[in-house]
Amino acid sequence: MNIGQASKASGVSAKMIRYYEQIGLLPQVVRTGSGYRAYTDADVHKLRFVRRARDLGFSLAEIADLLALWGDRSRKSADVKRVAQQHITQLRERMDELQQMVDTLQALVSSCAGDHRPDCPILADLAGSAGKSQPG
Amino acid sequence: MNIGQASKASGVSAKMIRYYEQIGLLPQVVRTGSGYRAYTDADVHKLRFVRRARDLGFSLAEIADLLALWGDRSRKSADVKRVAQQHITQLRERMDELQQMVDTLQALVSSCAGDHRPDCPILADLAGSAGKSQPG
DNA sequence: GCTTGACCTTACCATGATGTCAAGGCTCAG
DNA sequence: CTGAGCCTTGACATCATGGTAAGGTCAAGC
Repeated sequence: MNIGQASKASGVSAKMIRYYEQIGLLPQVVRTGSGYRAYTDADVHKLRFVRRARDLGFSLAEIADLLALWGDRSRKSADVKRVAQQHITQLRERMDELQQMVDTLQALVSSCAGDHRPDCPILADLAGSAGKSQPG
Repeated sequence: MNIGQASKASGVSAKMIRYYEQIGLLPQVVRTGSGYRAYTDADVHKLRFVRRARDLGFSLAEIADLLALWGDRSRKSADVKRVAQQHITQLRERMDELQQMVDTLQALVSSCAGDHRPDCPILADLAGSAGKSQPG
């Protein structure tokens, strides 16, 4: 299977497949005589694994860990669980940051008339809460 | 005021101050005879504006719009409000994506024993739900 | 005046994950 | 043999930021 087929079958772009190989996330696959990469079903399966993990927001570094665990018959499920839980924690932290931004912005938006007049508490806040509505 | 003082006073790193100037987000400031950038209080005020907007998650492109509105005496607060509301929408979309990831992961983590055994529904799901627990 | 240290300058490289584009080789069908 | 469509590598762009290197400047102390 050429890279184009592997890309379609896995949902990973050909560009990214080459990139993952280049950075060592995936092993180099065999080449045809003319230099084309040749993919097996097992390779595509691995690509799909990476794709799913990306969809869940894992970084490539985390995915490298997950791939290693996947291929380790003597792994402990506790190790996998820990990686996933740490990732959940990271996602929640990021969400909390976003929530704080939303809260602040929502309060400002609510207090802004949103009409033809220039007075705007949003800009006033960004400008430093001193109510200055011009740069200075 | 040199760039170091401006940096401390605004909370924007000197590196970023130069970068904002380079990409045209901020105008070039006057230079001393020896080439040092010289900042006024108004410049620092503007830097603080940028800093606050970054803290609220606005992109530099959005901040360019906000800066233009800030400096426009004939602006309509509706224009500012619209920018802020669009940004809130973007933040919420990002949060929803993260929430979906968390939901999926949480379900997987809950169903994972997390002990010394290798069986792990997290890996099984990443591998394609077929229950395969090895790469193939 | 000279040295020292803190500051400033520009320029380049790196990040993470992805896209785009270009120049050229391969393959297969007609 | 030719053309279309695939493949190859490589370079460059994104976005915002950090780091580092090589060199100029300034102010204080001796």
